[in-house]
Amino acid sequence: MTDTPTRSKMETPAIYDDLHRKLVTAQFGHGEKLKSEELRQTYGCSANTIREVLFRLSTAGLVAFEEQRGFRARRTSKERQHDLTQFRILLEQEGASLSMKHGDIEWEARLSAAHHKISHIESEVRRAGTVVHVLALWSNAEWEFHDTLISACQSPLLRETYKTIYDQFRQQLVSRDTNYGYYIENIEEHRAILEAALARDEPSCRKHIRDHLARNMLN
Amino acid sequence: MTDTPTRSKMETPAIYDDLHRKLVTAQFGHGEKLKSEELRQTYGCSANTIREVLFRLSTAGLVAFEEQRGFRARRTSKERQHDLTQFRILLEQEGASLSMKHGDIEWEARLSAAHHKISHIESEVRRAGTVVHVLALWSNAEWEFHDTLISACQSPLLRETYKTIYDQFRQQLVSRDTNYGYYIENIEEHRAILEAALARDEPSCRKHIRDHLARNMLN
DNA sequence: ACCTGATTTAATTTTGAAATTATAGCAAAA
DNA sequence: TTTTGCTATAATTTCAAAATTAAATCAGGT
Repeated sequence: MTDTPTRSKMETPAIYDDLHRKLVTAQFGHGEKLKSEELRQTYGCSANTIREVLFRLSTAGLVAFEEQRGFRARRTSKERQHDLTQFRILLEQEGASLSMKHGDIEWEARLSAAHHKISHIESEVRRAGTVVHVLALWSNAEWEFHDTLISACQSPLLRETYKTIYDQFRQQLVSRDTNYGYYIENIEEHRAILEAALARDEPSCRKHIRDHLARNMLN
Repeated sequence: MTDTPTRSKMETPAIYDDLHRKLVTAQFGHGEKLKSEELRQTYGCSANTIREVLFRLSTAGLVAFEEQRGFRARRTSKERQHDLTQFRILLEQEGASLSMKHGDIEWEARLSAAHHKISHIESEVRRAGTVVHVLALWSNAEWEFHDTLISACQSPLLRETYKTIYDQFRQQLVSRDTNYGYYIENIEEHRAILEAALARDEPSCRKHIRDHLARNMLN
């Protein structure tokens, strides 16, 4: 763990959100032990509250739980990265296809807006040559774009599942934070997805989604 | 809740399994309140242990949780049934396709065996004109068949997600228990899926999976 | 030196009760 | 009769400590 936050008392949902944020931004090392006692002191609550939060995070796939042996930040592996990528491709392709089928002009507008934002941030990254100073902004905007893409699919299950996969995916990608070349390539890919989606060109959209997501496994 | 089980003390995993079983076999009514106090007495443990188990079941999608308002057996609805069905079709089609791609002779053998079992039980149902006396057997065999079908997909994520969806799907299907016509139609459909899978005929397998699962929404 | 087993230490898990919050019942006013 | 507010009841949620279990330390033997 990197920084110790406020020592003030927090409600259970706030603790969940804070730990969730720390996990997907990899402020815990892969496989790092998450001790009840430490977290209890950090958040100023009882061990039981921490336990409950960690349980929820474990079913969200960000934390590994072993009986009588506590909680750890989820470990990464080549196999798991591959699995997450392939599954994310499946869900995003299906979600985008359904959105293209059901989405109205409102959906198109929201998608354009989301693309405008992420595109603007990525242009800044290209100019600055680094992403660190806008990483949190970029991270939110990237999520917004992909979530908006599938937001008209009319399947709550698909959308919820996609979010859990997306979060686990993010958790693996920390080492990429300073490699701004990664973000630069996103600019073209996001535009390709946007244009295919607006044109309701399903095969093209599927292809660009696959290309965009699969590139994450190349190193 | 229908029957009160043993009053003896149970370990947390045993409580989870028992409640899971009761939920997917709909021994709780849809939307029925799950009171900590009652369950605590039933299983001879503290309210906190019950809380922990219900939390796990809520992230498995079988129980609905509302802050400050406790737990309920998940409600059903036409929309949710449709969503579950469509999502299950997506996952099972993808899982079967991948299994056909990666599966070896061992997978074929396991699939044949699983089909033999479910087929045998469904023949019995046809002869007897009712399913109630073998419902538990049938339920396990049906799961075995579908799980084996996707078992060679080489994606733990896909397989785990499929299980959670399958369980939620089961939870909705209780009223069907005495309608044995439903089970009779399964015989042909399971065979069609088996044969397409063994022939590695992906389009045909996808079609039969869709037909088999979609039929559940017709009433 | 290395393995084995007992003891100490540190962690997780369960408990029972206190604190908090929602729900139901009831009375008074519109 | 309906609504509003208060009270009593019942439920959920949090807590601190006890009980349980795993991990680490150390001593004795091979």
